[in-house]
Amino acid sequence: MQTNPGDRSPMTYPKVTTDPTAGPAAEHRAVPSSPRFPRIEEGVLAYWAEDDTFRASVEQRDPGANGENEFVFYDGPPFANGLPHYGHLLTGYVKDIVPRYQTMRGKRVERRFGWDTHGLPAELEAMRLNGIKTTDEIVEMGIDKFNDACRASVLKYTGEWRDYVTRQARWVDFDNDYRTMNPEFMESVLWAFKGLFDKGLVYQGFRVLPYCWNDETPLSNHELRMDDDVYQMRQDPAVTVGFEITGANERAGDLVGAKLLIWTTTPWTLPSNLAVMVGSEIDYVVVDHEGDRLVLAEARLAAYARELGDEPTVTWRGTGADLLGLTYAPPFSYFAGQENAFRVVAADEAVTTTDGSGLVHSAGAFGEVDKEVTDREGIEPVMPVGKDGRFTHPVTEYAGMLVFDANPHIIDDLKARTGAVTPGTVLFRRETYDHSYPHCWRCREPLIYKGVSSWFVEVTAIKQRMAELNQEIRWVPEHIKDGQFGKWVDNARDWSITRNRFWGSPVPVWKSDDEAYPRIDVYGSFEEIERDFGRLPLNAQGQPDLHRPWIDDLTRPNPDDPTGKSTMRRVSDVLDVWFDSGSMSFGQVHYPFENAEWFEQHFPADFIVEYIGQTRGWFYTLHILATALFDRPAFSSCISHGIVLGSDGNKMSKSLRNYPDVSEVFDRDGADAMRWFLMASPILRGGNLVVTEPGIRDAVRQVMIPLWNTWYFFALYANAENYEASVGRAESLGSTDPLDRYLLAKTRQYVEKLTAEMDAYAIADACETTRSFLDVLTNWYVRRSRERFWEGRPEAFETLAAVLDIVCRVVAPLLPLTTEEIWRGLTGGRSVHLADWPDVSALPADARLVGAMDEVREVCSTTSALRKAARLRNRLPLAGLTVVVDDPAALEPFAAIVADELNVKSVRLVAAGSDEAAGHGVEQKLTVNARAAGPRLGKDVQLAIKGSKSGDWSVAADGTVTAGGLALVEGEYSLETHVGGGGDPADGPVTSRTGMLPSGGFVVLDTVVTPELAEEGVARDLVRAVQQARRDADFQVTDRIELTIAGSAPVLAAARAHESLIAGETLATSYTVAEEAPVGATEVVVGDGDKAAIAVGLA
RNA sequence: GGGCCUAUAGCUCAGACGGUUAGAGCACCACACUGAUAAUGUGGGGGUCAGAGGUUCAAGUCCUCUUAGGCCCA
Repeated sequence: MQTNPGDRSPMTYPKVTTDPTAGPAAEHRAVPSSPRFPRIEEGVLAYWAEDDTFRASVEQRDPGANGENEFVFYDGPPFANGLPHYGHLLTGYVKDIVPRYQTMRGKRVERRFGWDTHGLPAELEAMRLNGIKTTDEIVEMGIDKFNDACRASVLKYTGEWRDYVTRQARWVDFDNDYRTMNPEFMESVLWAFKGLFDKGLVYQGFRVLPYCWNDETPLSNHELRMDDDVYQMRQDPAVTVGFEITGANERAGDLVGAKLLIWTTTPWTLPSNLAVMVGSEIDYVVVDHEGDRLVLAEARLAAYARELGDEPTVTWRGTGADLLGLTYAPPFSYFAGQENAFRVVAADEAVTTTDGSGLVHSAGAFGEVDKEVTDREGIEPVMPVGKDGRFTHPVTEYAGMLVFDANPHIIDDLKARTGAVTPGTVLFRRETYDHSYPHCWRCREPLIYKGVSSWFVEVTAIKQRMAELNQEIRWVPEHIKDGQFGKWVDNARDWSITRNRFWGSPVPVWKSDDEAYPRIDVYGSFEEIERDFGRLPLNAQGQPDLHRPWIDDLTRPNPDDPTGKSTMRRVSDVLDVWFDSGSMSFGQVHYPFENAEWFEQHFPADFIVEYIGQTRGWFYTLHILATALFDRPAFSSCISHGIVLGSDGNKMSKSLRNYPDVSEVFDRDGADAMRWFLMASPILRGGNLVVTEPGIRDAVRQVMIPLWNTWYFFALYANAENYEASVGRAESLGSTDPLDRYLLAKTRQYVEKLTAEMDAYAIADACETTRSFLDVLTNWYVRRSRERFWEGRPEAFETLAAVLDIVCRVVAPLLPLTTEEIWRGLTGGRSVHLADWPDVSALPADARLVGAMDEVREVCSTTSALRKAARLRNRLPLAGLTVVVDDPAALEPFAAIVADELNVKSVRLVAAGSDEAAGHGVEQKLTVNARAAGPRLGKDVQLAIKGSKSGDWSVAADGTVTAGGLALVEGEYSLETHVGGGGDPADGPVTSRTGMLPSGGFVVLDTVVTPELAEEGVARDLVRAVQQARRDADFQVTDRIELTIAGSAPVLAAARAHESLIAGETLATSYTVAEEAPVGATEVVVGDGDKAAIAVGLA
């Protein structure tokens, strides 16, 4: 540093800072030109922690009467079985941005963190830690001890979560969090269950569900679609078995003794066979085979050519309908005599002829369709498989075997006709079959379909209403409403809500243990429980606790049993965790036991956000319970974002290391950079996102650095002038300078657009709008205004300060840490997040001004291209530029800006269509409108097009247009004014170049370089060289210097002729033009290769 | 296994109704500009529009098939 504090005024900006690198004391503080954003962020975070800014931001907003000034946000509870990943961070950023925005708009936005704590993942973790594998071992260990282990495991990562969430600058209340395992929350869950029960929407059933025999639990539909690995290829034995027909029907004639050929990939279900299903409209045949008559679908004959030959003898033809009612001998004798069983039944929805034999065996309890069919046919399903997936009584031959392990034994017995195989049953073919098969998302074991007892919410009864209420929800992106979510609701099935497990909210149902005296009691509160049982469920510490085993301890005599012998006992199931999270809206406030009035006012929530998969998870369960209990939607706006992918486009995977480490990104690029990267991406429009390090750094480069540099620029010159801007007062918006006026008008447009986008939850759009505004601010306004700041013009400081203030405030939700540091440095205020969203009605609304400036920028870029083409460097001044546009008057205020930007001595604005405009080599160009001419001319249109391009076209005196020898009619062509290039060298020296403007006008650049202009160009080069030398010498921008210039004759001439320009621009108080290069001079090349030497020193 | 979607520059994607030189951003190269900028401006290279057939005066766009990838459902 060359500064000497003694002879400088104390710096004004930054007024306050938390950046430890900015200097310890006020007089040494400076805005760093190349900030370390992560270090600044840590400073801001520490400041927030100390200042308690978050609490203040919530509490400074009045909730209003009945909380009508509150914006209600529901935080979807994560299950914290590991550290947060990008998906959590992404959702967290949105969960931060919307509440910050609404707070600035004046709303009170409470934000409570929530934890999803119950469920199988916690149980599995507890089992792993205790080295146990089965539910029997859990009971042996003691449910109380086991649940304590579950409780400990779900709280394990909460500290890390808090650290990550805090570091990402998400404001949320952790101290006042809700947990689904807290007694208050669970009491609300019980209330919800009872509410559904009382409305008749809960029933106990026997349903075939995907079932994990390893975890000993049925899985819900959501769990079956939990991830891509659920369905994996698996090889199973497939068998074709013949069942002997024992009873005829009228339509098929006498088929007794023939065999129904069925095909299955689950041989283990054959002992439980109860029926054979056919398609009533499918064609079937009976063919002879080695003395047997076999029934199968005609379309499947070819598939069995190996056994049957290419042209088997067909002795009967008919449809499935003809086969209905035939009876047969079951393949195994275990359930012989089962009522209504062992018949051919119709199941058109289930039977196809794409594989197998066209006949399907049905084991009611082991397939969803099977169950539907046996229910329809009045056949009681049988269940010879235990909860561990092993055979039980009466299937004694295979008892104790896992069903998959029993497959080969069953096949062997069928082949050998041993065991319980009935006479007449034949194994016709065995093969292996590769198919996509569901596996447990937790333990990855293959699932089976199995009938289990479960409680259900009758979603099918309310799905019509759910669909109606869905129409009231605003979805972002919009297509989710009638797409993924709407379709899911339309196809909703009843929701199995109970699990035969341990760690969860209890099913609050007590049943009589004697069927002779049936009774069911359902409880919806502690109070009701205490009333009937005389006490509350108490845990080992004596606290009220609804968890098992304490709740199971509550029993009482059955009031309906006059003998007094039977007892009311709780059903042992616990509720599905999705029932917990679906209860979050009321559970988090302990409704209806507390906050009833508040809840009524704040349901539905204004806003929720989660990833798209929650259309089947949390969004869905919230919607079910809201519809069933309140006949309202649970949320009015919902963002559902896409999935975060690793840098290789695949799912993020720890083992593949295909994504940047979260902590490293925080440390290197910062939380705001990651926030911007995620928020500006297509992921909020429903697309997926590939996380890459260059992408994150791009956010820094495109947005954070430009914003910061604008602030640095302001601070630099305001400090140099010791100028303090009056941010927030009306006079700060009063500048009459055209550029200032333009910026203020542009800012107004920007804020209006941004506000509309934020209101519509279009966060990615808001990022894009901001990015393009920052481009205008930094690469146009600041660049074009440098001189005025250099001159210390107050209105420039006022304008830039006012705009920086506004920009910081509106960008605050999108870059909360960076804007905080800038805004506080600019204003000295407590926090930008305590500020109000800016009211821009005081800013000029001037569309013509903004439009004119857009045209000015077009003029500049078109002319730059002309310079480039003519190889005329920008520092070489040119005599003049003529601009031909429709509305020259609108550009008039900016003529000086154009001249300065393009380094031309004069800018002439000419109206299009004037005589002068016509003199600039304007040509006409014919374009054939193929769309119009094509249908009339047919093939010939190609000739006309060719002619228009080659120049073979003309306009006759009467206006008739001919192209390629074909006359065109009005509308089939367009004649446009077109400006050619620089002219033909054969016509003499080129003196100008012409360029078209995208908006329709054109510019003509005078390209004649006179000796005077060349000399001034050299002088400008010298200025630039001196500036570079100053910078290389580490001088401050305000330092005065001693300057010596030497060099060739043209250099000396230019240096003498333009002394005042050079000395003035470079702050040289001593200026020497020398024949000989001084010692230590820097050699540079200027002009057209002239050598110069310059020496600088502090004055 | 069934249904839906996608395939365009090295990368990410635009390309209403078919209309004749297929665009943008990023990346790359050159030049320019630089008293805030790690920025910025101008120009350039880079495409058999997945492949094959077809309809049409005209196909990236419509039709058929093939291939590859994705999503949803079983």
